[in-house]
Amino acid sequence: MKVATWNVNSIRARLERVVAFLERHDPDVVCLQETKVVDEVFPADELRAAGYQCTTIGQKTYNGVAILSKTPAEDVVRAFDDGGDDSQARLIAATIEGVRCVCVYVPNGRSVGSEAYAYKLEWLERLKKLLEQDADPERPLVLTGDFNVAPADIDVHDPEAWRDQVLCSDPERKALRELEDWGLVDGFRSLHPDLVAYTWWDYRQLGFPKNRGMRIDHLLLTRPLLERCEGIEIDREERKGKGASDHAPVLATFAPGPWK
Amino acid sequence: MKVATWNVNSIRARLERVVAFLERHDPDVVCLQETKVVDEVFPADELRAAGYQCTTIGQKTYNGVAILSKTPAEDVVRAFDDGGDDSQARLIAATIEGVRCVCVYVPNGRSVGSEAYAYKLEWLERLKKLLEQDADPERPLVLTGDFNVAPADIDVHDPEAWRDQVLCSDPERKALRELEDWGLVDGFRSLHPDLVAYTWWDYRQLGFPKNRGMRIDHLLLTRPLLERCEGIEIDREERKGKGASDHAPVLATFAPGPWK
DNA sequence: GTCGGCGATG
DNA sequence: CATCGCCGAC
Repeated sequence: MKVATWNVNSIRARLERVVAFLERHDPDVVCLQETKVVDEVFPADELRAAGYQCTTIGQKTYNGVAILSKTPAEDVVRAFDDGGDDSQARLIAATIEGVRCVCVYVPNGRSVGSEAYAYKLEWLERLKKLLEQDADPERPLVLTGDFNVAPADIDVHDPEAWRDQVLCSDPERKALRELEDWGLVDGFRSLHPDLVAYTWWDYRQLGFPKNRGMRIDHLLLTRPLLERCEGIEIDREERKGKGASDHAPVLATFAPGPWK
Repeated sequence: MKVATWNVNSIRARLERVVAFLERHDPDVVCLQETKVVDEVFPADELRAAGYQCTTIGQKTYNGVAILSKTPAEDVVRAFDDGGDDSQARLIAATIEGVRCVCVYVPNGRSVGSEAYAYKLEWLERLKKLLEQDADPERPLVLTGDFNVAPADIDVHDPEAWRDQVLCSDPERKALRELEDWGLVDGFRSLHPDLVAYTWWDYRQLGFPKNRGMRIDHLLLTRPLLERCEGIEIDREERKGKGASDHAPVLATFAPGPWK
């Protein structure tokens, strides 16, 4: 079983590349972020033609997440439903082939100390509570998406330039670690402890070559799933050429279930 | 002396092509329409480097006209100043080397019978009054720009499709003729009575190939100027390739003055 | 800086 | 339906 995550920054602008990606990798599950469409306009027909069902929660212009799957998505959840703000489409979860797939687009946080930053930290806490209440670390689960957090300095091309900046600040890293403490492992780090690879590139920092960046898109796995993980890779192909998004997809391959 | 007119649809988006055009034709005067910038942001430095002074009247997002000239622009006028609406930057006039140059971007008129259409007809009348009051048909004058009127069916690729439509309707053609009645001649028509050539192409009409269109950009000349006119051409080069505007420039060459 | 959605105009 | 400017996010 193959599970992928990709911040596509508009499913409509990226549709051709997404279809090419599906054909190249033949994943079973694809978690998408920043689809930027309401569900009625989501290009479900085109993706169905490529062999995938679409489970979506979108909004106009901003955010939007989706799960593409070859087989049916069960027990779909599209919001925290915890009494907090659910107006931003940043969370979708479904069970596919017995694996719980949670797809997130964590708020960027704009800048450290801002209101958006507080919302980001809060959002990560709500996510942890969701896991605590509705999930089981002893069951196969993948929490994946654009976390907008680089876990450690090794995940950043220029750690000094980003020191204590948003995406790299200690409180964000701590919030991510606390999420993992529930019972998750960073798939990429776990399988490639010393490998440096980025999933997102930056163009703000002065003199930053456009192909340098950081690793902020993650696949976090519960132990039963990690044990079956046969490989995890970042698809650098998708960053090349015209019409590339500024995020690269991440893929994980698992030995087949069955999960009881 | 060479005088050109060109609807550039944003001087910023077209700057590279405008500079190439200046180098290719070496005109003395260039009348530009739809510059779409306020004067403070007009790329005057780049055009000065190409050897031209800029006389501009612009606004944000819409309209905007300018006169580029190798030699100083005198007696500049940037509005009707007739008590009517001058909020749209569609008119600029200046005297260059003794030739009065009036550059206009006539309102499009949206559709026949609309409010915009009434405004267009009214605008053409105000223009006629301006000539009557401030100009002399016995002096060298060129009234040029995007008139948004195809003078006759011969100027339209598919006259039947455009019959009585905006840009081709009788009232507009009549308003243009009345302007000419003051003492102007359609330079292109006068020198090439049977030649079919378009300055603008269309993409609305179903099945319209993108390179078919109509002639709506004009150079109207007073008799003393017409007598010195040595040639008039439509530059089809500027419609080719990436980054082309949907208007082609029109150029006229005149035997040198002096005008007493 | 760079992109994408949006809205107005042609 | 193509284009461009604008805006907001990153």
